[in-house]
Amino acid sequence: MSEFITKTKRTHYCGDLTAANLGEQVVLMGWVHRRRDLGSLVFIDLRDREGLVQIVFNPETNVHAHSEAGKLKYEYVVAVTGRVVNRPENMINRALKTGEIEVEATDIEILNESKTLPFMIESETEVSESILLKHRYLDLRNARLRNNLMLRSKVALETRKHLASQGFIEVETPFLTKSTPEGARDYLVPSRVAKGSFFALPQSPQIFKQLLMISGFDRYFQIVKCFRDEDLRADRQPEFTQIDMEMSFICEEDLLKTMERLMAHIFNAGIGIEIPLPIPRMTYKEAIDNYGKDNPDTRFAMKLKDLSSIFRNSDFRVFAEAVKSGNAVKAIRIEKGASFSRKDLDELAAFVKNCGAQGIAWAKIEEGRWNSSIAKFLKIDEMNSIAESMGAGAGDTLIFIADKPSVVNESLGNLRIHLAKKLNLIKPDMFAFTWVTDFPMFEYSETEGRYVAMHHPFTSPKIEDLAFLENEPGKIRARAYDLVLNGSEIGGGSIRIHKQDVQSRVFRALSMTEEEAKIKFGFLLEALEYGAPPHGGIAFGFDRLIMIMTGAPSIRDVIAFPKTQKAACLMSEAPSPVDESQLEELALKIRQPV
RNA sequence: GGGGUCGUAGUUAAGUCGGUUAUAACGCCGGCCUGUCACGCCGGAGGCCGUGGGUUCGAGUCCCAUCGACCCCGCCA
Repeated sequence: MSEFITKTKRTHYCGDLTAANLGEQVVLMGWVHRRRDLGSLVFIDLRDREGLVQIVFNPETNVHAHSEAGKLKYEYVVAVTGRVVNRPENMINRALKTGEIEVEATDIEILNESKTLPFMIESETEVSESILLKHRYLDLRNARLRNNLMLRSKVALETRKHLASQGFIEVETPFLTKSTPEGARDYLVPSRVAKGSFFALPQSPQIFKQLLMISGFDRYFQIVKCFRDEDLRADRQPEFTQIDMEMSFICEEDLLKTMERLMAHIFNAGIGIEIPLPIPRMTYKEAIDNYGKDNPDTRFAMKLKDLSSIFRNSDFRVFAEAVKSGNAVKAIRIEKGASFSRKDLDELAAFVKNCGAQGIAWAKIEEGRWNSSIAKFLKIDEMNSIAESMGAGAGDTLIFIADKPSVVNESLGNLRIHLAKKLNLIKPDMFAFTWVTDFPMFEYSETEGRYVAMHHPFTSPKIEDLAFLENEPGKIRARAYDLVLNGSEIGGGSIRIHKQDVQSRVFRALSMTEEEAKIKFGFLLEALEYGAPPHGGIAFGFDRLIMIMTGAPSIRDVIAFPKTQKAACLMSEAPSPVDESQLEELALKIRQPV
């Protein structure tokens, strides 16, 4: 057994040493990050979770330590004793937090060796992500990932502290729960006891937190894993974490205010950013009209403009007829976009085609004329009124899309984001929050041939819209709200239905029979009949919040052990086949995939 | 399900028009070096060119299929 571990004990973390420790005897434990062996003088950068410090092994200080240091290789685990000394003036390393000092080693023990690594820790060259993921425990030695996870821990702690101070109670809800076919695809867990029946992992603790309100807990929160078996994206994992909350006896205003204070607290405590309150709000309609999306990125302008009324009576028959048949023509202005080549414009057209649009029309505004695919169809005063409503001048380029309104908004909204990235319009270190309110209650699903809940079926309709419930469900606005940060939906919630009769009417509007509703949500409907208080809540995507706070480009950078785009773990090789005996116990049989 | 980018020593890349022994840097192994900090210098080893098939006298290079990583659309109440 190592004397270092049993008797000597670590005195400091490497990264915490400063000039304030000068002259102190210290004991450090960590990994050999870099070594510079000059023969009779050996330097190593010793690393632990707090950072790096340079250790110098000089035979004149200690012969044994120096000869041991000669054996060191990358990522060996060592314990070192030594004295904190000043570096010679011209040897100070400003790039290193501990760069003013170094530790003169008097003893060292190699606690463990390391094989040659598949990649260097904090390598200068970018290693392919599949290799990093296969050895995730090594990639996590990288300061960038370590710092992300340390901030994640800090923000979780600050969330708990703040919510506790506001009277929220943390309650755990089940992971093995009931499948609800509304919403995302469920992850299923077979029951051994009830063969042929399945649990589902929760997409969110939605119903349970409402039941806790009915139980009288008044204010609930939980930092909790949720599971959705849908395709992945840079900001989507099959299992992810929410800050989930619910409050009783409140209206929208109370909830939004409470949440703004939470956001302000965690941004301040986490990364020292002051968020100006109140957070601005816009309605769903305003978001779609101006940004084409319900998660508008308000860090830059380039708003969508509706030009349908100008094109309605123009000689440009393609657009005029589109408008007359109920389609829309909208455009965005690329400031100083005149430098766009034909190839650039073709690339934009390919981009919008991938979003479902037919293509684009474009116009480069030049002094006194338009260089444009559509100029020959337009009168001078039409061009002028387009330029005027777009705020366009010489040197700008306009991009037009004509299609069904939903396609125009989606494709142009996505193009807006695409262009902002391409043109570097987004300033780093900006945090643009927006509440989006007044969502539609329902949207019509072509694939299902019925209305589906836009938020979820427990969302309360606006009282003044209730009359439309049976005949014009598409008109109803919900008491729902999303919090959007930098174009990312980081949270969403609603005031819930707390009256059983309203809940039943909403289920009917979703083409759910009384029988079906009872089978799927009977326990909630029944609970609503025993004194359910008015209540509402919200859930924040914790991973996405940390992504934005750390500036991480991928959600994988803020999760310790993430999954690939095919929802696999390259390290553990999950998912994997199981023994026949395990299947038998569950009365399951695998049908060979075609 | 659809669109796109990529896959060559342990790692990152180069590899011309299909033609001799597949090249470099970092890492690895051996040696030298008392102020380095991506230390430096000298020498060496290291390859199923993702996998399978095809075209060809000849394939890292051309064709087809397939697997994997990433980005986007659909999907994600």
